[in-house]
Amino acid sequence: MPPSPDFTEARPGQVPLLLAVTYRAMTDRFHALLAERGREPLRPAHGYTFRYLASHPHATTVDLAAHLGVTKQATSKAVAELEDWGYVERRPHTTDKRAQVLALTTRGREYLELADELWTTVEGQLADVIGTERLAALDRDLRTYIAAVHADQEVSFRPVW
Amino acid sequence: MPPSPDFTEARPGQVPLLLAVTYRAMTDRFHALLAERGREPLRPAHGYTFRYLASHPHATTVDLAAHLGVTKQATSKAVAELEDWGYVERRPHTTDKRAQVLALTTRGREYLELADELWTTVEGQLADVIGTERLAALDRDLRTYIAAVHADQEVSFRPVW
DNA sequence: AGATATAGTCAACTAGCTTGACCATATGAA
DNA sequence: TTCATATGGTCAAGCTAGTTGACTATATCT
Repeated sequence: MPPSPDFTEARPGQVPLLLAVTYRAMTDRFHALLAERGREPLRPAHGYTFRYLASHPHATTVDLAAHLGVTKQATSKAVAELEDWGYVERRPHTTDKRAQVLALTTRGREYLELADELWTTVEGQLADVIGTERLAALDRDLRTYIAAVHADQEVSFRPVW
Repeated sequence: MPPSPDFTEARPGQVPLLLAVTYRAMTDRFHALLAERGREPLRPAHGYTFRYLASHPHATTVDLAAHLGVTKQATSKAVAELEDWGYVERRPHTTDKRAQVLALTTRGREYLELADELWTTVEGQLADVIGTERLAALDRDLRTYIAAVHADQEVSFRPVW
């Protein structure tokens, strides 16, 4: 009795499940690498937060919430935690006295570099199995699909379980 | 300022995120189709439960828990709910007086058929964009990776966010 | 027979969200 | 300029889906 689904042969409609399993397998490997470096148990959402802040230097909590697809209250809590851990800073907005500007600290930027390195390693393990050409095709195909879906509806990246 | 990550060009280490986004987009489409049919808001985990029970006719709660990768207590609660909704039955085990055998009801089997149909539709929308050959290659590549990872560690299909 | 393992339940707790109410500040229209 | 409305952020309460721990009844092993 196999403790996991049987993936030895193709079945119509199975691709979504395969995507979920693959994503989970890769995050497991990512976290294993992270643990080897003795880092705190940061989740993918934290990394995605850092990446957003790195590319949007004047982002507020509300901006980030919209990006993550959760409420501003949930985002506010998460940001407070990341601030406690020294990854993120909150600074007063220059013109809007209600708002705060979120910014990565040096530590936050360092984490982002490390995460990029580790995700690339994990991605490389996929390339080891299927080959670099297949990996490139996979990357392209997924981005094509996302672009097509994105055309008529907003797409989140928070998986539903 | 784009409200979602920018996927217009490739970046090393981005594939895991692409997998997550694609999975989420497909589950969104699945749920939209489900809503059109006026079904209850069943989540992927419920469908995976049904599929497991369909292929493991003598499964117990503990078996199911191992399959889903959560505790038996959490599984027990979910099964009770699915029983209330009429998808699953609990019957006494024939030889083990401690155990209960889980079984799909007719309604449960019907849902599974519908889900297969809808997931296949969603998968077909991916095929529409990337082509059937690329879809087949994607399917094969993902199963290859899962088999490789599966060799040395157990793989779950519950995404980490 | 007795020690140990296992199926399932109950209860208390937690993480990570949600909704709703609220304050302070911005913005737009009269 | 003033006032109505919109917006950024916080606080508090509640929900969902999970967790750990303790326990009972039954199985299994020695």
